Amino acid sequence: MNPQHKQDRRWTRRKEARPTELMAAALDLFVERGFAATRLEEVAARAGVSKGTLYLYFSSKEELFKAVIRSGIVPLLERGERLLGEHRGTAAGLLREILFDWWASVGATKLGGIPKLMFSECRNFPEIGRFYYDEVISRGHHLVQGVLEKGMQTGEFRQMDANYAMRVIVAPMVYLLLWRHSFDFCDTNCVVPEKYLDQHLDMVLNGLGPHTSLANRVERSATIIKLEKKGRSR
Amino acid sequence: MNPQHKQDRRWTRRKEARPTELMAAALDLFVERGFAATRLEEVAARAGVSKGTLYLYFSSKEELFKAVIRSGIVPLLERGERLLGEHRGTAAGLLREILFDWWASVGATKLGGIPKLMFSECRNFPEIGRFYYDEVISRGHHLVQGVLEKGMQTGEFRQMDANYAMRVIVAPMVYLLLWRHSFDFCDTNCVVPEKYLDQHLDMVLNGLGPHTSLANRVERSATIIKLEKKGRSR
DNA sequence: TATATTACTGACCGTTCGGTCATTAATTTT
DNA sequence: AAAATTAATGACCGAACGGTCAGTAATATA
Repeated sequence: MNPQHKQDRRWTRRKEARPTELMAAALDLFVERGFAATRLEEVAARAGVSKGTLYLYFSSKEELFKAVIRSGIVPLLERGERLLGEHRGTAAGLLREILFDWWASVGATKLGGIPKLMFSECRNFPEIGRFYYDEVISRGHHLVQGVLEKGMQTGEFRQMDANYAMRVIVAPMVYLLLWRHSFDFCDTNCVVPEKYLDQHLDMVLNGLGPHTSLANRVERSATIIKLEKKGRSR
Repeated sequence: MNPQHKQDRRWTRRKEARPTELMAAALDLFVERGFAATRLEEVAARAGVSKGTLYLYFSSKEELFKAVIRSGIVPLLERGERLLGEHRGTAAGLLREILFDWWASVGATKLGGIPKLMFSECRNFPEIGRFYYDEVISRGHHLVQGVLEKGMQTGEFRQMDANYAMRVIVAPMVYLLLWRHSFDFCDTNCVVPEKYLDQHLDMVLNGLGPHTSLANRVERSATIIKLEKKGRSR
């Protein structure tokens, strides 16, 4: 596994590689078993190292945890924020792009286990919870809310409390993740993520257009069609 | 706290009351700290009893856990199932009723902590997870799906994959609960559940009517208005 | 090759906690 | 009131695990 095959040394010095390898091993195990149930000895073992070595690079279990989160998730948010800043097409298109993007880069990867992990542990380790909220959640919320506000400004979306709408939109996304990392193993008819996302977006977009009371949809349609023709993006 | 005031006995025999009291204490602590982090000694203490007594009534921590879930949640599902069977008005009205009902009897009560608990622990205690899935989740899913199918049959809702639609509708509900029992304590602008539920239902219902593609909403409106006039319930 | 440095090891410590059981005290029976 | 029954106790056990540290082996330096 490790390139320690110069003759038969017991081990090799690899100061640079250790932290990354330890964090990778930790991510795996934290996601698999949760924070409390993960034994540091096993993390060390999976990284091909002894427990003592782990403490050479991370001062405590909690510190290791934070390092894992920090290096895994934070970078991804920047891309999203850039997307919002630069985007030109419809808000609906942007929303779709961001959601699918998120699924591809977080949901469908190893990182997808982190939200479940955080929801599970944040109450028992409030410091970590707070950290995750500040660095990840609030920024994610802000991003989606930005898209909604943009749509409301152009009239593409109806007026509403952007904060609440954001939450209702984000919920099924995160929930899908939580589901896949918890009860999915019981679920007989497995959920196909893409189909789920489509269903979600379909519902959301057909509920976001201006003018919603069922009683007066007639006039609404005209506006929508105009908008559709103007700024099509997909 | 306990009515053990006949003189100053060290304790009183209360064979009948113990299990209930222990389960109540356990629910509190499990919800507060999670399964693994809850110490049985503390459960016992909160029930006004010693650890040995707990083992008189429950053979293991896991058994206690299952007892808590079983007695707390299962009875509630029956009411929902009866509602679906007997309901006469619009499907939208029924959906609204069930969701708000669920919030009142689960979401806003102590029991609201259980889903968070189950999501957190089901992977580490698969037997419990399976149990909860079979007894609670799958029945809940079935219920909501039933409402959607009813609406699709009458033409009140458009045709769609009821299973996926059900999931997208359930997600924000459960997510609200999970949120309140995890990150809510970081959330500066606290969520008002009723407002959230309203926002959710508003979005869902305006996305459930027959005919959805934005391109042809003109004709759609006519149908909707007809339906609205016919079967108003709420 | 001798010396110094340091990445890494693994035995060990202290604590926590699920679970046990001999003992005790409340209650019932005779 | 004595004897029998059993609800309840709390000291104890052993395994698990986070964290420590004296020692060892790989590398760097001279």
